[in-house]
Amino acid sequence: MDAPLVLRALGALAQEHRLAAFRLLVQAGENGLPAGAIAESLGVAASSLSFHLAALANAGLVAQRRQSRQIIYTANYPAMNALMGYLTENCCGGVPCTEFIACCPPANPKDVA
Amino acid sequence: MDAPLVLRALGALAQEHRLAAFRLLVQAGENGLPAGAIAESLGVAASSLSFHLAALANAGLVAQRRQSRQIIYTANYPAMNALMGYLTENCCGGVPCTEFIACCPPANPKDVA
DNA sequence: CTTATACTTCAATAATTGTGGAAATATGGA
DNA sequence: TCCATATTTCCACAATTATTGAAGTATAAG
Repeated sequence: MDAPLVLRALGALAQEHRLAAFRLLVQAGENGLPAGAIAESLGVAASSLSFHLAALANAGLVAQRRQSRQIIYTANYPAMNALMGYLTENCCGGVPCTEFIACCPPANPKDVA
Repeated sequence: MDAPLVLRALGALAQEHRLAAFRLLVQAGENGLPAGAIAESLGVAASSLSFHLAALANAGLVAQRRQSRQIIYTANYPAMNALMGYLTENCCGGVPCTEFIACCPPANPKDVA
């Protein structure tokens, strides 16, 4: 995952409604959710939600497929993993952290010794 | 880490110069870097950088301390860990992932076997 | 072929964010 | 005290982002 895409992904998640929508989609799993259900759940206008879903899709974080009249959105787990991977690598650059989950260490090298 | 703070943290990282600055600070480790060095490294005006560092500080991602005339910024690893933790929990909600590090698997299951 | 539903795109506007010069603040040294 | 350095705050302005109603597109059904 290159920096520009990382920026788009972070930007996509850095907004109340988009983060909420993405979380809904993650919970929804493989089946995903139709745009209308997300809009209703979040309480935003359909056109607003469409704008936000486009941002998530543009960042590669969600996929869409048409099912009859509805458009079903699903979370793109590999893309989210790639983002996590980038952050894990780049937020922990100089610090050894092999034995902790996630990689990011608890700040203090002496805790590792 | 609650949702509003997560949004601030994501928003803080979702900008070219701020992501770059944060990466520099992560690499710099405990010693951190003075604001001026970061500004020069990124090629932005001091006042612009100050604005960006304030955003990172506001999100709790960096700390600052004065050292003589300079103000030294350092990455706040625990805060970054907390962000990673939130994303890990909330980006993987419906998906079984117990056997992978971080929860989000490293894209490639064979690496784990 | 008309009508209804589910969404998206467009357009206008409001709100937020990013930018750098100039002025202000804090520290250190002559 | 006076001057230089390091950085922030203030200000005006540019650029981007968010919001919603209205119009457009695609699908389905009578």
